[in-house]
Amino acid sequence: MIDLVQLRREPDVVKAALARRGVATDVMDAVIAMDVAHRELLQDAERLRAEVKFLSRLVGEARRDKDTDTATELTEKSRVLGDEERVATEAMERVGAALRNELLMIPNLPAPDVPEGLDENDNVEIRRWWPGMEEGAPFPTFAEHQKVPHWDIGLALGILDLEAGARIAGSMFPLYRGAGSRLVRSLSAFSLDRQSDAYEEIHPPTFALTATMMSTGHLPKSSDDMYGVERDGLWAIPTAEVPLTSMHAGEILDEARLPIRLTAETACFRRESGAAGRDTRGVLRVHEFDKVELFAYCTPEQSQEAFDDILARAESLLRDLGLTYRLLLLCTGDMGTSAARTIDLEVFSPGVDRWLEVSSVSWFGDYQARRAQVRYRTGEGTALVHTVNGSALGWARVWAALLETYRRADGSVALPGVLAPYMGAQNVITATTS
RNA sequence: GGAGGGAUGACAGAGCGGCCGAAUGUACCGGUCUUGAAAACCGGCGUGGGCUUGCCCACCGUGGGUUCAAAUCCCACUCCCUCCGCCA
Repeated sequence: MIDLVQLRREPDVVKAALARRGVATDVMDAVIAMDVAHRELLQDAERLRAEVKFLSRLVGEARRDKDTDTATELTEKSRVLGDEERVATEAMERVGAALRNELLMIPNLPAPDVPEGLDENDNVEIRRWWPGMEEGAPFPTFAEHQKVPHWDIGLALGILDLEAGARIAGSMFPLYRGAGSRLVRSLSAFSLDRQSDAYEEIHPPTFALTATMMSTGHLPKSSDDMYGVERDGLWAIPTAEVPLTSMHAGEILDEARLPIRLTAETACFRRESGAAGRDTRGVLRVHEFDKVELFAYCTPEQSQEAFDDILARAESLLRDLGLTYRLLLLCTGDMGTSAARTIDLEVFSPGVDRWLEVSSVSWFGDYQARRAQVRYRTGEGTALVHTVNGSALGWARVWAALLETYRRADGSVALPGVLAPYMGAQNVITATTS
């Protein structure tokens, strides 16, 4: 949620920033008008309330003094005012609720350095990395045996069974088997182990309440992208960001505790409604995938460092896996609702000949913390924390990129050495390994 | 799933219709005393909102209701504890 106080103080700044994301100025003017109306009604209601409280105290005193006449008279007066107060409060709450609903739909202000743009085509590539780059090696060219899509490799090696997945849960629910399954598990273990020096490992619930989904900004705006269990008022989490952001909801943290760094591996569920065709073959786009998330609650001063650290950790995983990747600074049109700045990591996968998004590192400022009410004690008073998070990494596409990158001429796949401690003898996958 | 008990400030814990935003203790912060520390003593010590910055309003698990007046009474829900049942 954006800062209403800031909107009052510098409406032009807020309007200009949001205009970059396509929020019309008259929408903001309407919000400002609602805010003004709300405060006026609030004053009316509170004034009446104060009078009722005052009269009630007098009634109590008159009763104590056995002055029944005065008590009766004051009671009647207070009752009339009470009726007025009820009406005034109702009017105030109606406008207040409308204002809140409006605010929940307004996205975060983009950071000044976020490029303007409509969609993913306007994202700005920051840099690329590939194995051997530092030693002067050119951008990799890929051999013919690497230009086989992972769904064919997976089928041939018996480690990916999309048909069985579809039989169980419908299309876009992949089923990994044998060494393929172990690879998913290995990647999570590999990443979690790498974060354990600075990030507390969390295993949160996979479902979250509607209120929890509101905090991160996934609701009310993106309910169509989410799986809901209506009967229980629960939603399947689309990312561990959801439970981690609400882990300290409603709390006032000690400044000395910040930054609080958390990591979690969870299943992530996404409807991906509207997605179909070439984007969705194999495991390029799936309804359920595993992901390790890095997360930090921090002070505004710490947020840049927290962001850089998460980005660096995500990158270091890709380097150690020997995958070619690039960084994109997302434009205003491609950023998520709650983000102020996002950098995506995309892996190049030769079999499908495409860049695949495997991580999204975002700084949210206090936007999520305002919704989740996560604060910290400063020298004088309290302030909202900043939240930062990023994937390290989403495994479905990394899984695909690994198979395609490391496929050998004989059809087997020799995974990078960093995975050997986790994969054991299956670090080289052949048709008979699984 | 059944029966019972509970939810109050950082924590413990009183209050069970009328200056109660809330006693008291602990913790914490400041001061006195002390070479220093401890002890003792004195003072302070929740969050949010509004505006005329001094005041007003809200918050005692959540949401409704009763009343001139609700932490206190009534209803529903949530969570926690104990026992029984079921179950990885």
